[in-house]
Amino acid sequence: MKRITIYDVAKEADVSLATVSRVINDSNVVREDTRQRVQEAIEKLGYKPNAIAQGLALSKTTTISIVMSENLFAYNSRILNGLMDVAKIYNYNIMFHTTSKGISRMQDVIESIIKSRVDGVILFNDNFNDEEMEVLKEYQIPMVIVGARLDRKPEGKVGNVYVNFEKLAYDLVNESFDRGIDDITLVEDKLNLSMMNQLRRGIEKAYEEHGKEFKGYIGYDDSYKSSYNFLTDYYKDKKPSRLVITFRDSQAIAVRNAANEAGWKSMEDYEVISILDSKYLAMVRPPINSYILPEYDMGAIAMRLLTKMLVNDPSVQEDREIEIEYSPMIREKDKTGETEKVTFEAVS
Amino acid sequence: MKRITIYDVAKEADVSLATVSRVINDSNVVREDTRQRVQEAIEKLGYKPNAIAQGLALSKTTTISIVMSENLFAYNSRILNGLMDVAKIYNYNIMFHTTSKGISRMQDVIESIIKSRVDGVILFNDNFNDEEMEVLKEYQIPMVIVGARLDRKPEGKVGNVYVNFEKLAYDLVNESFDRGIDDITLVEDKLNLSMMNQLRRGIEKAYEEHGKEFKGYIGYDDSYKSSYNFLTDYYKDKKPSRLVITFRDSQAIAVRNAANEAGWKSMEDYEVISILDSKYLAMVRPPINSYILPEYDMGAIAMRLLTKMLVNDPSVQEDREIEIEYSPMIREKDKTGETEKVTFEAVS
DNA sequence: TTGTAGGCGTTATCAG
DNA sequence: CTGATAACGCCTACAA
Repeated sequence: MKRITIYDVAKEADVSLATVSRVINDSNVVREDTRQRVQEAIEKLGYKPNAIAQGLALSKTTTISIVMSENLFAYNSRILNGLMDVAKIYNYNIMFHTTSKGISRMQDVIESIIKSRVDGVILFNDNFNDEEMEVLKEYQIPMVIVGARLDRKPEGKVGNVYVNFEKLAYDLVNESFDRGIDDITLVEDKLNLSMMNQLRRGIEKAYEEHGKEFKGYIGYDDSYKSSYNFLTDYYKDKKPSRLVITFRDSQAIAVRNAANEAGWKSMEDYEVISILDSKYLAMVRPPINSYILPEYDMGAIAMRLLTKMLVNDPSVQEDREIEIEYSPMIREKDKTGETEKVTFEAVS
Repeated sequence: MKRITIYDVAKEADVSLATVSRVINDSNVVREDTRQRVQEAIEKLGYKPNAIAQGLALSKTTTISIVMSENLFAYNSRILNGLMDVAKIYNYNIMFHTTSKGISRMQDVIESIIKSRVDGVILFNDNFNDEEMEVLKEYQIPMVIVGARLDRKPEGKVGNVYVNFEKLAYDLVNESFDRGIDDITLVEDKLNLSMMNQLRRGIEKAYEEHGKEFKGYIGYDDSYKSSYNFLTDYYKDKKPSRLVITFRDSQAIAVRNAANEAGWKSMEDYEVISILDSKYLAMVRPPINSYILPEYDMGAIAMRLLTKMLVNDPSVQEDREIEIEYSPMIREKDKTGETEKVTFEAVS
């Protein structure tokens, strides 16, 4: 079956291809009756414009690349939803790239992004190094980094939509100090190194300002199982820190379960908080506190920013760095051990 | 900055563009020294072939569309990983589409798929109706449906990689009957209707064969919170079914928590099983049984099948329907109430 | 082994 | 308002 082209439509409607092109693109210089005729021909033949050819003619693909780490997939679904919805609104197609250690190095991803001639790029977190970003910048391709804050102020066609993890951690530690807690542990997360670093900086800063040194950075293997096993052993004869901070839900749950089963009492002996929220934190007993990040909005805002950059919206000259607000999600309040049932309504 | 083209390279290397094209495409009819020269020119200029132009010239985009429901995003991450990895191996780009009730109707997605002239499509589950599939088939675009089994045998350029949920449910119920259990509830999952239907068919078939009628299909709102609230109330003065089957982890956990807190004893009073596995099932107390579906493999197999279809591999003439094996994940074995710590190693 | 020229399907510029 | 025609960047017979 031969793919039907603009020529076929032109012949069918007895006009030139230029006219067909005009009605496709809503050019308003077409007389109403000929537009009708063309429309009918289009319907009749089932013609769909070839986006590839359009892309070539316009040097514009109306496609945006999203690149994220394969591991973080499940965790970023809400951000992705925000990105996709806004992309849809502005009629952009999405090219999806994942990076992982073995099979798809960042290098290859960049290569294919450039070849694809996408109009813009959304880069997740910053699981990439500066050089890689440079390559993209060389090719003048607008991009926005979403997740963590860039260390350096973005220049050129680069935007940044982020959560200020450093401030978050800094505030959290200060509040803890106010409550008389200074025995704090931060659990390493190898999947989110740059966010980790920012948390750490915030914590260390707070400690320093109190004339203390932070030494509670611990790491172990990254799966729930090994974390849990490690901690189960560890808590057997060692009390947990008064406050344990983790990045992801499963890490927090590992702490909760291990400490619980070793006989330590939540709130009384220790507290655990996960930076990222998830519905599962409400399902453990006792439930676990966290921060609510408006992830969907983050995605939506990031994509919106990119679309603005793509049309050279003047307003983005100044606002290429957007900080996203967060709020604490308290599920367990005091030492009574009483648990709220569930307070966070998540898309299930 | 002018994008550099094949012409620029040709001039730089002092050959014709045809020759450049040949070295790009590894045509082996190029003399070694000229190939060298061309390569150097390419490096020097930082030339990257324009995939759009290639696509136009070849009527082939080396791009595959993946379409899935926005809601199912977080649940399908492992399948997606399998899809992505294999796509990468065969050098296909991925166009990503999500469907949701409001913003992106299936209709629009199909439209953009056709316009994009992708080489093939991966369709998740079957949250789409037959008509929609017909449209895609009309345009002769090869596709494979992954997730549930198609009701009708695929014809034309359609493949199907699936888990036989009907059989799974049928077997599960029969085993339960063998163990003397016939009071079974299946919890509705609105996000996975077709899988639900298949589970239901399997259960009903088993009941029928035992001369009984299955009446345990219950549904309530879809979030964890509302499920939990509903069940908490429900179990206050009503015993859970002897066996409660849910599709997703959060539904199972809602049952577990609500029943637990209402004082019902796991294994002794009731059992709950989630069809889909997730690491979170190991984190609840007592942990929850499930089935392990090799999700990554499912994705990988599906993508591999599609790539074969795209090159008209003769072997796919027969094997366009691939059934994926599953295996039970037992985390709680008997009535002692003792829980295995964790038995499933998930990517954390 | 290399170069020439036509074609892939659209858009945009200029005449008419 | 409509119709030629030259791009857009690359591939591939066909010639040389």
